[in-house]
Amino acid sequence: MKTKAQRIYDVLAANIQNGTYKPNSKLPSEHDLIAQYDVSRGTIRTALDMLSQDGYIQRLKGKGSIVLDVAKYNFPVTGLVSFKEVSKIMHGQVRTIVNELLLIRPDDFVQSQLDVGPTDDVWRVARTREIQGERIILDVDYFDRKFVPYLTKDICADSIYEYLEKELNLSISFAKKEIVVDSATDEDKAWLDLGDFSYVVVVKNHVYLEDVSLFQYTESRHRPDKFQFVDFARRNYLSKK
Amino acid sequence: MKTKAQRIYDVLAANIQNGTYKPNSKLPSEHDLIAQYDVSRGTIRTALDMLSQDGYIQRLKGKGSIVLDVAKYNFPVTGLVSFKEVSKIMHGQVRTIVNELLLIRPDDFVQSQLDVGPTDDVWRVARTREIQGERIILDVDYFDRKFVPYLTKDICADSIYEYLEKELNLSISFAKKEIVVDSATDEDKAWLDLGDFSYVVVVKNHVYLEDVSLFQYTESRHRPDKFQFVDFARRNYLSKK
DNA sequence: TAGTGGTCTAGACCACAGC
DNA sequence: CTGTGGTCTAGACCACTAG
Repeated sequence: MKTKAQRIYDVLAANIQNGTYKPNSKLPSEHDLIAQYDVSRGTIRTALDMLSQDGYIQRLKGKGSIVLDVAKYNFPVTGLVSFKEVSKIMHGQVRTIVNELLLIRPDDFVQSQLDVGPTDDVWRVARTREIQGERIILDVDYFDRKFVPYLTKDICADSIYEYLEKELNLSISFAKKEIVVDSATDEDKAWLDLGDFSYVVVVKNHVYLEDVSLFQYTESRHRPDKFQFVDFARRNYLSKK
Repeated sequence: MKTKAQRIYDVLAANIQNGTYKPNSKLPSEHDLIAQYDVSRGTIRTALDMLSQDGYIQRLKGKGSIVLDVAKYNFPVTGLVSFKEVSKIMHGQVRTIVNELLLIRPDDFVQSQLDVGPTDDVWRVARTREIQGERIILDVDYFDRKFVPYLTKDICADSIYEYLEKELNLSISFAKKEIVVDSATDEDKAWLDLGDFSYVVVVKNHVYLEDVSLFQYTESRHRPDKFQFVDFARRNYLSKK
């Protein structure tokens, strides 16, 4: 069950993306939207706040809400978005190859990254992402078996996240993302078309559930020439000191 | 003039960072905070929403607000934070060298990035960031002179952002950030201690003011071994389809 | 002056957690 | 059952924009 605010967000976001509301034009005023959707001002403002946070609009005191040029920001590649969701947007030839699916006893590195003990079971999944015929990304995932008891190659080939959220009802809440550059490992060289590149861009992700338990650690290893990370950032409260 | 919610945010954030509220413990309930700060529930909730957005707490229905381990996320390196703010956190030897400060006529590239015409004046600032004696980052900034009429080497050596916000009263609102890997240019080689590296990590930033005008384009070029980008991301509305 | 968004209040009903 | 956070409402006052 979605909230009223989320439904209004969905409608307005869709109308911005399909051009019903054009960039640099104004959205209807809060007063108008209240009448249009027959809700209170608080609800409308919640929806508008979400649109602002996601880079759809800019709100201006005394003026109104201006529609931003969504195309310019070619997001969402930011936030927490799974490869399957991204591939829809890219609407190009993308393919996932499951290289490896193992249940392992974690070494020191995995223990520290996943916050598990040496006797806990951990899934290790290695997948190659092929884009337009080239193997560009190597995703290595570690899942705490406490949260994911069962996993198959078929699930990995499709979308692990969909399985986790829809089948296991795990609710992903937030993640800490880190981007660094690293030398290519033998695994990288084996499963990626690296050509002359001797290094990769690594996106490390620690993913947490709603109850704050850490359940996944992922390394997404990219061929550098194809790597791109796009982010829409509002000046946040931290810097408003 | 700060809002009540922002002041409450500041107090709670400070108390989380200094350990008054410990990781994995609970914040006082909304009811308690209402009594403590003598405000309405909406105001308290606004402050708690901001804390959640910035990764300080996790809110759990029926339970309360849990304090997250801020140290684990070693932010803020995310969002829009200037180098001066970052250097405070790094509390290491950091130094800024102003290589170049020029008023130029923009070429095609700068025209497209800054959305200006060929006869508009544009500032070009090139600065090297030295960390622990090594020249690690090359920042190249382009400012539309419409917004920044006057600029000196002294201002660039200190903090351009402080000057823009406090002196010129420009209010930065949001940015589009893009991270890619690029071959090192002659300028990179001249002004950075690249050693054997033949490539750099480039953070491109388009910065917008509150009235949605684009006023700055920046390339921050990093030596790859020292590059790190950390982000705290909540699963956002876009992916909640 | 009229219209806009920004903030704050007071109260209501709900779903969920835990005893 | 009580206490918690999640959502929604109705109304108020303010600051800013623009004619």
